[in-house]
Amino acid sequence: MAHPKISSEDLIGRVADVFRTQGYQAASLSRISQATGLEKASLYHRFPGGKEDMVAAVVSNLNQWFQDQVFTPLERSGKPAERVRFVAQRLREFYADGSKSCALDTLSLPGGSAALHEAVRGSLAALLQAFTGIAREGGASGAEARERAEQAIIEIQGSLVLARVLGDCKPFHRTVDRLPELLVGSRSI
Amino acid sequence: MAHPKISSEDLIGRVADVFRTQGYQAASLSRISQATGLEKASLYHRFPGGKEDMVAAVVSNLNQWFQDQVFTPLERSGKPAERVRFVAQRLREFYADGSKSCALDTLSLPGGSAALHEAVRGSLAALLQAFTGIAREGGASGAEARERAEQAIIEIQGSLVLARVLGDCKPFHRTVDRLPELLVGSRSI
DNA sequence: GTCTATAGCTTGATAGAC
DNA sequence: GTCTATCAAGCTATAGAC
Repeated sequence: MAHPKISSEDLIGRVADVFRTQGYQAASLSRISQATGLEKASLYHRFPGGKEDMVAAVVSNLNQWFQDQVFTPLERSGKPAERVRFVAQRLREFYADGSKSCALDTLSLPGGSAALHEAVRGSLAALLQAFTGIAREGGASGAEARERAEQAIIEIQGSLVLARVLGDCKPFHRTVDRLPELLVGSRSI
Repeated sequence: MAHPKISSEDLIGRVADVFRTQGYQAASLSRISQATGLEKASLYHRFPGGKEDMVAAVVSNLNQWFQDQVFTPLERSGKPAERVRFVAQRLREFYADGSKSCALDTLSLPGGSAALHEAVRGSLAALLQAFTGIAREGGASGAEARERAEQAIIEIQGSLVLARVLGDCKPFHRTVDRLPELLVGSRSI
């Protein structure tokens, strides 16, 4: 990689933005070229496998983000509620206060390869497992912990859809604020 | 309309299925042609304005469904909880037990015209208003009624996203079952 | 009302110069 | 590592026969 026009980090971020916003099918190479400042042939130099290669890198990058900002923090020591508060803040930043769609949502639409959809499924399953773990640590039984984790993901994804359609991010803020109570709180859900 | 190969009702339903599943951009005329059994030129005879015309008809049809199966039933007489139970059952059928994506979600992705996105926004806003109305009838104050309505839509949309990604419809079933409690129940949310 | 045929553009992808 | 140029295939849309 001698003198790249754009760093690998910047590149993957800009590519990810296009896929996250548009979904796989509508994320055309022209759009990606425009977003990155690289011509199509240059994109093929960075991602020899074309679109499938690009989206695989995007999902891999997203998995790394979840690992660093969600999974690892949730496994640290300290009060479970405090760990969830930390993660909730990371998620708030990640989704830009609710104004950004979730890539796991948009990339789950038809259009990509089976491998892509399996990867997306795996990413959300990992998040579900991490949420289930912290809910169990917070005192919930196995079944209720799983249910709280599902509920947390439902409310995050649902409030992001609501924000995208209505342009109103307040429900997302409420969801994020209530995340600690939902996952490790004592009230019944 | 002399001897149409497919009835207007069937046609709009099949076109709607393609848009709902794929989103606007990925819903190509080839796919719609395949789904309806009509050649592209025939589709232009039925929808002179092309794709934009088709998706407008789909949203209009969806609005009519909401009017008949949700808004009107919610305004009938009887116990609010019973009306919500009726509507919850209609929604369960509409989304095929959670296995179908919501068109208001998929059509809110970028790609369509500004008119389309405004129409989609209006449809969800109408649903929000109807839910707010029944929540208020159930005894919630103005602000809490609105919050309950938002929460109901969040949970429906979120559980549908979860179902699409993970292929697990049980969270959607739980959401639908809890809809009466969420909208007109007495417990705090 | 439906069809075949086609126009003009965009897509994903490749070849080869610098 | 990036570029211009190009290809075949797909796209939306239209013309015109039946």
